[in-house]
Amino acid sequence: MTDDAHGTAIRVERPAKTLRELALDKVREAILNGYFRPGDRLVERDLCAQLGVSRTIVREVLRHLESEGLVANLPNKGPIVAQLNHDEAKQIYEIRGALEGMAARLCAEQRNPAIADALDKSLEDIRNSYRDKDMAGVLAHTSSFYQTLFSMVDRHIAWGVVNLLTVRINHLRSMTIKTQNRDVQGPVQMARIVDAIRRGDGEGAYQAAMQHVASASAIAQAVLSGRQPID
Amino acid sequence: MTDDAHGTAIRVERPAKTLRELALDKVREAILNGYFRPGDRLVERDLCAQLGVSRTIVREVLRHLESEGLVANLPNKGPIVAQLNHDEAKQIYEIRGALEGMAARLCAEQRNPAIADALDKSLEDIRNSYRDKDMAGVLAHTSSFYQTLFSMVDRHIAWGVVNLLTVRINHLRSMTIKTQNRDVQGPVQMARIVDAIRRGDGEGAYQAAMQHVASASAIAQAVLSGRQPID
DNA sequence: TACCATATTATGGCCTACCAAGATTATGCA
DNA sequence: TGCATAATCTTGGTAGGCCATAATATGGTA
Repeated sequence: MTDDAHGTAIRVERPAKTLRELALDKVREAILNGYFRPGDRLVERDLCAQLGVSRTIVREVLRHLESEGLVANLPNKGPIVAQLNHDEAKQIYEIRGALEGMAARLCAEQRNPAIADALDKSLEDIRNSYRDKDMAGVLAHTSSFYQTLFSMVDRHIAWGVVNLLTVRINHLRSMTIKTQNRDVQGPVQMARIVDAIRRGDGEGAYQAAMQHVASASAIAQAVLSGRQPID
Repeated sequence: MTDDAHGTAIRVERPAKTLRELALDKVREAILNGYFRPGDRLVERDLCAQLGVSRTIVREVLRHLESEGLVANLPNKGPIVAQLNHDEAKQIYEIRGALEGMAARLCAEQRNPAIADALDKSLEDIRNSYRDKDMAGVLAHTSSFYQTLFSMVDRHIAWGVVNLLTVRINHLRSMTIKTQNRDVQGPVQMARIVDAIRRGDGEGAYQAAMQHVASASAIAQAVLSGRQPID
């Protein structure tokens, strides 16, 4: 009661994540950073030992990652780290294009200068990270750029979908941003999105966002084919 | 060995779903058909008793449904059936529009008459179901229509996303298809999609698909506001 | 030696029982 | 009546065990 009367503005953000959430993050992270490789078996009892938690937790975590698409469950064999093929990667980029394009269009139609300003800030962070060869930073700030795109027009569900799909192509992302010229081309393409938004040009923003994803997809396909992109 | 030598053509499709999958389907179905209403608490031990399975299973099922967005987990209170507000429903329809529009465009660009034929067949099923006042059939065949749209161009990931989002607005779907004139308007709009695909008109197919979802969304908003649509 | 049938092991699916901690409700006393 | 304390409910988490199946090792026989 008294608490409610005082509002919840300064409520401390409970760091009290459950053990399950902690374990989930750990395992997801382990898959994303390559500690577990695609195709690796994820033996429940081994994970219990490695994580120091009970099987209950491990099983829930595996189920969760399964629904995220990071883990596949072979019948009568058990869970393995999911493998992504060319085609699926392409489909994921395509979906991102559709949704990010949609969000970009909505941002442009909002005619709110604060949006473009916020995006510019993320873009600046990305450029700095490229300059410092901080590739983890590039990824993080790129995510932040897109999160801004979605959250500025209150599309948190679409952002959730994009985010969910993005983790599955995480390793591709880290490879595409390292390819030749991407440090220049990437930001240039993203700046086009911001420009269109600032102009209030919905269709232009849509096209620019689509094009950015399309070029990332092309690079990813090249990487997956084992050859470097022609550029 | 001998089995493999004979191929796998007649392999029996394992009905051997795990207990967990069975329970998952049961609970999901119970939520979708309204046995559990939005906001209802889902007490683990009660579910154990009702389903006749252990807490292990129930917990995994609840986690899974949580990641599907059908169940929400209140900290220190436990899981409840997720409630969908206006805005989220609108967002989901919007995403469906973007993805179904994308799929429709791809179908049109395929220039394969078989696609339009297959869609026409689903459309016929929908009309028949409407005629017989078989609303469950309408929903099923509508899903089948869209599944065709995605699977004909091998976009199973996008279909998965649409499917995932669709269960969350299931109750809205059953209400929208029952509104006045929807039995005529719905099929007419879908026929426009098929026509555009048959003509190879990608942009037209995209627009038609978007429009179909948009009108469903508008009806849903009206239903959510408590009033019937003006039509 | 080659081969087949039988243990053994590894592992997932599933269960019961238990404890701790937080929230809620009941209870009893001043 | 009002407040503090106790009982209860429920989830988070643990431990350990049972069973079924698949893969692997083992050993005996032709």
